[in-house]
Amino acid sequence: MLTPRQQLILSVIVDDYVQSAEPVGSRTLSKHEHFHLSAATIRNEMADLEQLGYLDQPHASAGRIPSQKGYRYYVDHLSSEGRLDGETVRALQELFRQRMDEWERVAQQTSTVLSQLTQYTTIVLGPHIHQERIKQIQLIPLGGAKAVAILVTDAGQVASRQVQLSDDIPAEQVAVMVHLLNQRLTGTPLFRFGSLMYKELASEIGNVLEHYEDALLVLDELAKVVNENQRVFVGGTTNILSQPEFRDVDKVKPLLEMLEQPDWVPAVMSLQPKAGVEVRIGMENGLPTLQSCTVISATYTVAGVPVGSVGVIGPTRMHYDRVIRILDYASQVLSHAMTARLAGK
Amino acid sequence: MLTPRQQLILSVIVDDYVQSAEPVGSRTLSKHEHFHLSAATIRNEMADLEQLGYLDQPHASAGRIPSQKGYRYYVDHLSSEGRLDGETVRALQELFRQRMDEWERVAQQTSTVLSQLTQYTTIVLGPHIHQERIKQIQLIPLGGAKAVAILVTDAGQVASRQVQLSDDIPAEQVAVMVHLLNQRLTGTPLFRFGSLMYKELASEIGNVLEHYEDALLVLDELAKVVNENQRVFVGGTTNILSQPEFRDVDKVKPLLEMLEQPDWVPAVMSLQPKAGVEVRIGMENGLPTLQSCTVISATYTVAGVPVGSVGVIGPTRMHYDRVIRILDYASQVLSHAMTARLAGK
DNA sequence: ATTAGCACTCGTTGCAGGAAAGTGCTAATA
DNA sequence: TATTAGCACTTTCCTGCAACGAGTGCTAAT
Repeated sequence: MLTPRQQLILSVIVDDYVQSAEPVGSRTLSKHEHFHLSAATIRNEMADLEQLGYLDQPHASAGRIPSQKGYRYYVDHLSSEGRLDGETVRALQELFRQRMDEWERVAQQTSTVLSQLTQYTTIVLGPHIHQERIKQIQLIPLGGAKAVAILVTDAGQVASRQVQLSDDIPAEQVAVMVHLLNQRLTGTPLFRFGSLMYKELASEIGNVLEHYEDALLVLDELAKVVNENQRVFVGGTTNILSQPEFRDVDKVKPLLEMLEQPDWVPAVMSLQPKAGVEVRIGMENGLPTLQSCTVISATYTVAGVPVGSVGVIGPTRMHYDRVIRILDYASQVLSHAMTARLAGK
Repeated sequence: MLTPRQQLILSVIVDDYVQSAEPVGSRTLSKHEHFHLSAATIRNEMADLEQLGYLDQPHASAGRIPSQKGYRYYVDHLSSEGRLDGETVRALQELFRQRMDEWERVAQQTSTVLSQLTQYTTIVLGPHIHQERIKQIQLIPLGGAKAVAILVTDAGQVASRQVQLSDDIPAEQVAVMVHLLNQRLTGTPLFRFGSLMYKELASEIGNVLEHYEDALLVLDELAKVVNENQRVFVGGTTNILSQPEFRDVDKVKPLLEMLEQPDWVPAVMSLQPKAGVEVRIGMENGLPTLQSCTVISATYTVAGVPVGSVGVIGPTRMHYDRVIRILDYASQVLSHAMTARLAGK
């Protein structure tokens, strides 16, 4: 357990280092604010904190910088409960006041605004449309045996995919099939629209329909699109380049390569069952490329169910409290907006 | 006019410099291939070429590098007519053998493959679906006065957008409206689906339909989506970081920022009325950020009409002939594939 | 428990000197 | 007349070295 004075010192070191990116020396600290301590005393405390693993020393005659453990302690115990400034709040409220129809645009915008506010790289994930319900399924023949299957949700999202039907299926059979599917599926929430319901449906449809394999194919393709449609938006990538720890091209390159190819996202920002802000410092991310980065993410919900998340990625030397507050607030506002969109007319 | 020997020297300098990124000296050249010339002779020729503006000298005691004018001359007069190697050809053919249904995926893939092949950053633009024809228009009510307007083309592309209808419009009126629109518009190529046809339609529909403003609104929104749908795909961004001229973060940053926000693309890669490869070296790009970059782009066509382009962006020190050949070939194969997709069943 | 003082360590900066690469010019050569 | 060999000159790059500054750890004094 750290003494209050140790906590204070750690806290000031983190704040100072986050700001300046320079190792913090004892003299700097002794002059800080209302410390009535001399540099020597602080040196002793810092030596202790280093021994305990909360501080690192880049080399013998440099100041101290927080270790990963130090950041972790800071986030868990020392982070202040302050408020967001009015300007930031206003920017976020403004952002989510816009129409929620076109998710693509909202996600893009969110990502842009968050990177502007935080000056880090932003990731916007989702939303899974699993909370929405099937409004209508359409099958539009294109000639040959090709057709486009279209699924519309009650919130107005549209998913579509080309499918190849059996060659010999007559047009009226297709009509019957679509009618049947709509009858059976309209109103079904998409989270039930998975492999589970196929067996149910297969027997049910099999009795009535001749070409029920085609019907299943259509559903299968649509299910694929639905599952793929949790897209990832990455914004403010170049903010990384402003961070002094990434002034070296060889250091940024692996990181940018990772950001360009976003399959890693689920590993780092998996949908948490609970809403709330999560902080992963350095190694805690699991990925070697991110060992000197921190990822902070927040899950947002629709009607209480987590459907997506927003996150920020930057160096471990990060403005923890500010980013945490921003993401906390943003995810709340986003949850409200998305819920309203689904429920409201 | 350059003498044959000057041409040869310029050509070798470009080839060598493109490869090594180091200024080329007279001694290096004199040892090159079947030159029977001494370094001194070459020095004289190089001095002439510099005077003529085809070469630059970074500083007094360094070798020479090609100037923009030098590259331009190389591209226009010295570029060899060689063939692509089999491996590259195979990769491209493989790429376009896949299904052309989901344009998004094809574009993404094209961009990835081209950046792998060229080791530069790739831009894939389009295609404008203007060549495709309207297959069907749908309007699916969502409750309230909201609805989703959906447009399907004969090639199976789907465009959709939410619209807000008048509050008092009855369901059967909507059905009549959609029926009418389909009757009138099915088969219309999308390039005619612009503001031009509204006036025509307005009078025509106005006679039959009570709520014809709604019909026009729907068309208007769909037209917007159709026009927006020429998306830009950028791939291989991080390849830039491997180029020695961009080892400095301050040099890459503006470039990456530009690539992150691709509104500049139309300025640099506007759709050319003619098919073919276009090379823009340095200043020729117009944009100050690109003054030390070359953009090479090729337009691809559907049934002879230019609909989109693929391009590569890298330092002026670029493998001109290889990239030109790759883009030339890629755009041809892409044209064939897209045309086949539209025509074929 | 705190502080002042001091020797020590390590990174940074500036500078001199020499090697390497390349040029321009002049004089010799075919 | 075109080409070449030779040489002095320029500029960059590297290396070693000394001076400096920031910061520490330790000891002794308060």
